[in-house]
Amino acid sequence: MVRYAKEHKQVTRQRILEKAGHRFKQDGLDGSGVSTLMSDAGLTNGAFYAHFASKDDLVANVVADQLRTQIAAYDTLRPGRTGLEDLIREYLSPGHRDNPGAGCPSAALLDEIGRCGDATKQAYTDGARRILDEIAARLTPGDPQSARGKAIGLYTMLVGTMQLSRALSDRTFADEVLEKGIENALAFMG
Amino acid sequence: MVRYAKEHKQVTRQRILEKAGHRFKQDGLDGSGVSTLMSDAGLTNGAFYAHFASKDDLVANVVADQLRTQIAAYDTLRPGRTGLEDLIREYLSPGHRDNPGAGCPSAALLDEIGRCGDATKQAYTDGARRILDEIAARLTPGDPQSARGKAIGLYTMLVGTMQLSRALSDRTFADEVLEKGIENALAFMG
DNA sequence: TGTACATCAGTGAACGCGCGTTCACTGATGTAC
DNA sequence: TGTACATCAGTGAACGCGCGTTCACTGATGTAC
Repeated sequence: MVRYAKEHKQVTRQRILEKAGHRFKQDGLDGSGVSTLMSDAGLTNGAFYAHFASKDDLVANVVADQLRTQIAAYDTLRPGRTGLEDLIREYLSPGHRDNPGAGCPSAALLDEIGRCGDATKQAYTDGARRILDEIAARLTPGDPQSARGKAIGLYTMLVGTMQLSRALSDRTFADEVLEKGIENALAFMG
Repeated sequence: MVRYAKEHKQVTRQRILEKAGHRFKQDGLDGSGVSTLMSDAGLTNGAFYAHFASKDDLVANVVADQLRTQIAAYDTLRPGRTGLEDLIREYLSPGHRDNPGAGCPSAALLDEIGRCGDATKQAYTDGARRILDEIAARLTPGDPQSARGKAIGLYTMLVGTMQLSRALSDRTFADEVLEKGIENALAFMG
């Protein structure tokens, strides 16, 4: 009845999603072609449409997958504010800046996502809600709802700081932005 | 000796830069083709290379021009912190969010600029320095250097907040991000 | 003042190329008997 | 156990299209006399 292990196609699909996530974050959504993406996954271009309806469909699914991964990472942090402080320092590190492919999808792609169709923005919206909830819960464990605004401020500051640091050609200046960004984020979370 | 008014070509070049700025901010750097850009300026594709060496060269010049415009806008603000508060409210308005073509180049393009070549990043770096100086000078007129870090925090928060609001498909959520963003920015500048 | 000429910003067709997408096919696998 | 068949993930060539770029040309202008 089943010619391949029944998870085979799902496994391949997941591999495409993950490799595409890396490539998109490195070269941009418009900057990554379907043939390159498939070759990253060890396949040829033709197989693409057995997994996704279109490139737009892939983008929406990659965005959902990327944010899912981000959210899962919050579980590995130390609990409460301490974990958030660790996160800030790791997020605003030169290592993260210099390896966007392995990093935060918002830092790498947020302005491009703003120009995407509704499916992609929907996927991003769902993920963003959960990330902000996660941050808020750590800011004020007793009453997460009250920290919603602060969570938005902290997240946007992290994303904006990383993007700014990446856009600077002057290394010293770019490093300064990260360092001041850590001070700013820690001060803002209070 | 001079067949056209001697500023004629410069005027045309400036028109290309401004129209391209609008288009780039609306559709992205990769999403805007040379033919479209020239047609926006009321010209045909062939004339492009009489003004710029390549599309990359145009991008670098547009980025420089856009940041020049942003910096000039600081002169029209009320002096000191009051002007900064006005700026925050205007920046984080639904009007700005819904018309990226006329808005802030960082909010529209910052992650794409991070993937550009050195000429573009250089142009961005020069402009960013001057914008941060402008903000710092308004935060603490007595000692701008001490407010450098805070200027970075304020600017990255504004940029990140606008990008986030634009990426959300849920209007209510997107509006909430802007409103909380204003509170956050005002609280952060102290 | 009128005509021939030089200048040069801008035209528009054409270039090769890589894009997203389609499709007839392959070949490894499990099933049937 | 061995052979014929059905399945289907993946192949790779081909599609039309728009990209960035080139180039021979146009035509409006100011100059020369």
